[in-house]
Amino acid sequence: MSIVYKTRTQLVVETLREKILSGEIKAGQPLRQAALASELNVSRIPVREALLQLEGEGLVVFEPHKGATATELNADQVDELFELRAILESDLLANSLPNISDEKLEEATLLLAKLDKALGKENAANTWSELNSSYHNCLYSGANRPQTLDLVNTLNKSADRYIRMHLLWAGGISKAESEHNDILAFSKARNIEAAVAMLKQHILGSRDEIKAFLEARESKING
Amino acid sequence: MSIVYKTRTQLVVETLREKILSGEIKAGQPLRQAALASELNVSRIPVREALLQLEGEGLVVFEPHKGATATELNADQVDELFELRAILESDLLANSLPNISDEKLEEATLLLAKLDKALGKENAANTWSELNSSYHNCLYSGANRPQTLDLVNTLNKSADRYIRMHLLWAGGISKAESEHNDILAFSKARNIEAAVAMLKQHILGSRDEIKAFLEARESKING
DNA sequence: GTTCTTTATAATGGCAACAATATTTTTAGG
DNA sequence: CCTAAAAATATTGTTGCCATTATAAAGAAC
Repeated sequence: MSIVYKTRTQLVVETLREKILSGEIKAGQPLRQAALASELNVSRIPVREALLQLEGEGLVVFEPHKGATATELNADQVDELFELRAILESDLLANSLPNISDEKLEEATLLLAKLDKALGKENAANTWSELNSSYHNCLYSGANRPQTLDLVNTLNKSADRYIRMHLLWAGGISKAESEHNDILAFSKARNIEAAVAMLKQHILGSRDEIKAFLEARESKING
Repeated sequence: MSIVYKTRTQLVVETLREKILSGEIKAGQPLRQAALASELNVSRIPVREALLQLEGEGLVVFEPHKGATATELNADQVDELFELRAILESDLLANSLPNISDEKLEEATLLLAKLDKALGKENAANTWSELNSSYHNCLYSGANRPQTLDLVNTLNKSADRYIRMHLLWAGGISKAESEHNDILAFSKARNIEAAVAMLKQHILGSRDEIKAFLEARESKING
């Protein structure tokens, strides 16, 4: 990776985000500033600032004088999150396709190939997140809507854990690969309606499966 | 107002946000941490943390080792911001109206009356922002989508300056009042399609007028 | 035994002084 | 006039300390 982290705060952000997304830091678990500071060999200030940034991403919640805890979304919240993604990403794709260049579509094809390749591997989860983000940025680049793109990237960071979960179930991977390819194929054919419909189906379909899983787990926990 | 600020960080956030929205802190102006700290009689830590939170809201940008500056949106960015609002708020309203109670609609009516009353006064800009936020939260409460509501509130904080600007022009106020009333009337009649269409027209209409103003100003500045 | 109050403890919130790092400006040299 | 070194400036980060707040434990009253 060519990224050189400039400030310690950014380094802590990256570290904690990956720990939360990978499940190493469990949901609901209190994030003690002093403990994290000594663990990461920094002082408390970068830790505090990192936690604040992660709060902005929705990965932790901050309660005054109580501290930060890693968030976990329940079935309803996942539902809403994916609904948001469906609305915003559909809009982005619909606005991108009329303007996107063939080169960008080719770039997206390459990224998708890498993405599918990374799906098989076990420990490639974090590289997958980056590839997924790059793929989105590429496919939606024609829309020329940087703020919306930022927003979608943030939402995807929250959704990341659940998408990873989904991909690990039987069938999740092959289905995703097939749908991804369909979206790209329709995009290359400049069939906007079909591409958008496929994208929406892809997002809402995974939403349904993830939600069903979460609801089953919740009912098991609650009785 | 019954809000009691618990931490200094939150106090600084509120103070700086209002200064940016009101124009007291001009766009592009660097926000010196030490200066703000001594001005607000706090140390640098709450200032830094406040700036980070405001960055999450899109009101300032942070550049490592360069510092924070207040953001200003150009015509294109305002365009995108209002487009986002139109999409998300339309969705919220469409999902809220089938479920919202008559009591909430009455509450919205009262808030709208207060809002219109506040529009006339000069220095009532900050109370207007709060009322506007409450009004949104009320009208969209039936949708039961807390995350989307949070997002819309954040977007509205960015749009706030420009809405205030718009309202101060000739015609802006009376037009807004009339459209607000129409939206609420259609909502009470449970005419979802008409209410949503009116809302969209309201948002995109103000977008067009604000954008035209900003473009005129930009071309004047650039020659 | 239960409930309320009090106390103790642990964590966060906040401050101040100093060191480190990066950027910008000034200055000197060609 | 242009370029490179040096100084000045601002942010970033550390350490130590104290204040504030929330939670839990201990004790008193009923």
